[in-house]
Amino acid sequence: MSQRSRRSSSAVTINEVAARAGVSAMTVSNVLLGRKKVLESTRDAVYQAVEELGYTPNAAARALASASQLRLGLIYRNPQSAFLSAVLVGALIASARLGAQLLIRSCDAENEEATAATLNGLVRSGANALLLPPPFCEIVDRSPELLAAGVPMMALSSGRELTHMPGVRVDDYEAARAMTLRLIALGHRRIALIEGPIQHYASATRLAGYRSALAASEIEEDESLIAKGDFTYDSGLVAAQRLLDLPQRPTAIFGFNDDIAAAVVSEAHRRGIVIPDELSVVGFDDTPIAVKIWPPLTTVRQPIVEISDLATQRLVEALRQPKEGGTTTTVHIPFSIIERESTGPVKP
Amino acid sequence: MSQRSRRSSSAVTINEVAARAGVSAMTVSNVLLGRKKVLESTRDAVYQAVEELGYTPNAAARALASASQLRLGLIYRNPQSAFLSAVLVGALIASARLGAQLLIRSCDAENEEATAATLNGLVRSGANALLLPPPFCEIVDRSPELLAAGVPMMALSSGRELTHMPGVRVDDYEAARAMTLRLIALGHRRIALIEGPIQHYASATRLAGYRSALAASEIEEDESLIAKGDFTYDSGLVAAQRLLDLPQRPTAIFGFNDDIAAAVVSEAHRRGIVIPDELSVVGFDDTPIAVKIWPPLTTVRQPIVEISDLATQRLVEALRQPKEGGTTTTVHIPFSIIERESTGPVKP
DNA sequence: CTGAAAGCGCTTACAG
DNA sequence: CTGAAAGCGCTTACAG
Repeated sequence: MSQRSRRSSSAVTINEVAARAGVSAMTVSNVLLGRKKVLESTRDAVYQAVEELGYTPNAAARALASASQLRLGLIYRNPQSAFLSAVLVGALIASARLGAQLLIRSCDAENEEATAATLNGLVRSGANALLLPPPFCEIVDRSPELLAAGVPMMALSSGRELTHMPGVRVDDYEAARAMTLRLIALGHRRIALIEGPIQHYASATRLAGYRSALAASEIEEDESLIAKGDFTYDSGLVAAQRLLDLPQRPTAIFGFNDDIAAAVVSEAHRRGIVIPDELSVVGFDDTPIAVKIWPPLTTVRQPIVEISDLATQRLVEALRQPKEGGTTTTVHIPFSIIERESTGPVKP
Repeated sequence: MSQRSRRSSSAVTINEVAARAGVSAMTVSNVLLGRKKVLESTRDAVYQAVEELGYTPNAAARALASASQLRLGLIYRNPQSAFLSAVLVGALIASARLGAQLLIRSCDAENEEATAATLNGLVRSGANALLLPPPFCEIVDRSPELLAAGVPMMALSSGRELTHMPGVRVDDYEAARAMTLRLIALGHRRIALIEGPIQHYASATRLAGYRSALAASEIEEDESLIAKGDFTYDSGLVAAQRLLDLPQRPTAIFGFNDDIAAAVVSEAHRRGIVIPDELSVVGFDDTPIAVKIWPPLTTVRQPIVEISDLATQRLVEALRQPKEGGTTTTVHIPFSIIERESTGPVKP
């Protein structure tokens, strides 16, 4: 006892588990990581010891020992949004689990220069991989020369598959198509939509999905039913006013996010238009606001926390594996159509 | 080179900084942590080396070396809420910064048994300190015998100062009082309110703040203006209906959270009551919904991310310091009144 | 299939 | 005021 122990906590360590199971710490590690082939009897003994002792690996030790320095840079904007909260929660949970360090930095401007500056600052602070939510993944994808090469990147919920980096997303095309088809199934023919900003690829992709649904159902498109928006509540209000002023009013409006759909609901209320009897309204994302208005919104659920978590995990994997070109695959997480009370069949 | 280096990354380490500054790694550590007295010249040399090399400490190594196992247990419910997202973001950011491991577990029931079971499970998994958002901090405070002693706890945003544990919160009493006084200053005399559930101390505390403001302004209380709610949008709708049906309608309604206030706005719209000309509506929290309805809500801003971050930090400090009774202080973070367009002077 | 040894990058307790 | 040594709990590369 030449040195007093520095640990006050009596947390169970891998060595105690190993002793209990009658194997080496290495074997415990192998079993837990599932890395090597281990005899079934050995494996069972380890699991039993883990169970009996209530062992939970020390994340810090694991992070330190495994792989190289894992530092992920995350760039964001619009700190108020529910989207960002979800992105942060997913990335933070995955980072903690995988022993990565997350460097978070905001970038308010959406131009190339500001993006490049922020990203390079992140790299200078030690980030060796980058997590890019929109619009940043799309900005970088358009001008890949912005970045010093060699830094793995992962797109998060981009509006379409990108050419220069892998990503994790929902299939916006299929999601918009499915939602539109659902409205058509309810008897709607005049289905308006309110886009997001053109810089976000999601807008164009969802529009294509919408068009494909109309075409499949042999409904002729009406350009006057397509309104501009920028994903904000206010822009939704403006767009809703224009659409509801149309001589031949739409029977359904598809907002490209929930905020926009909420604005439509609000504008409809103001005009005394009854939802869903006279107008069906649907959104996209399934953010908390969807159930905080009346009637609650039918919407496309996009599991952002899960997407962000998986993107973070894939980035860590890319960093740990010897870079042999790296992944370029885009992984698709399933979306779902959540039906609530803002939609109904067309009334004659 | 008997062992090949396992690091591919060229991240700057404390030793490189030490070499550059011409000191030992220990001294670099001391400077960075500000733990011991260090000559100013030494300190400057260290800072310069840190700067030149772009050094960022490796959080995992720091966590492993410093103090004992830092494992914080966080119990939650209502995973959809904006409140929980903010709590998570604050706790996760602080944990990452401080090298603590966060164990997160949900508990849907609000009774003592379920709470105790979940908390004890967390401790069995290695949590050596507990972070308790409402209603859990309040449940435990009422029955402190629920928990095996010796586990430091920290209340997060509790509705009042607790007797058995320290915490970080906003002063709900002063906040509700300030908001009510603001309405009074606008000329309102019939100010209704919609409470939260009684299990949440915040309800009673805010009610007391409201009463104190009325008393200070010599306005007589009217019990019919106090409506029950449970912090959900739906309960707000029901309460708003009752209040707006009153023979002598209130000129202002104070919802004890933003969801409730949003419901009031919605119900007012439905009845064609113009906000703020005929009715002022205010909320509490400043969650994203406050600016996603029309008109946007005047509300009390409660910085949840900051509260959660500080609570996590205090808990880690309590764990690191030799427990000499431990803190029992409740720290108050400032709130602010955010004025938006849902309030206005009383029109005759 | 299994293990002894080295090492990750930092901080602690101690000695000077 | 400063540093040499030990150690945190885990995984890696290697040998058997």
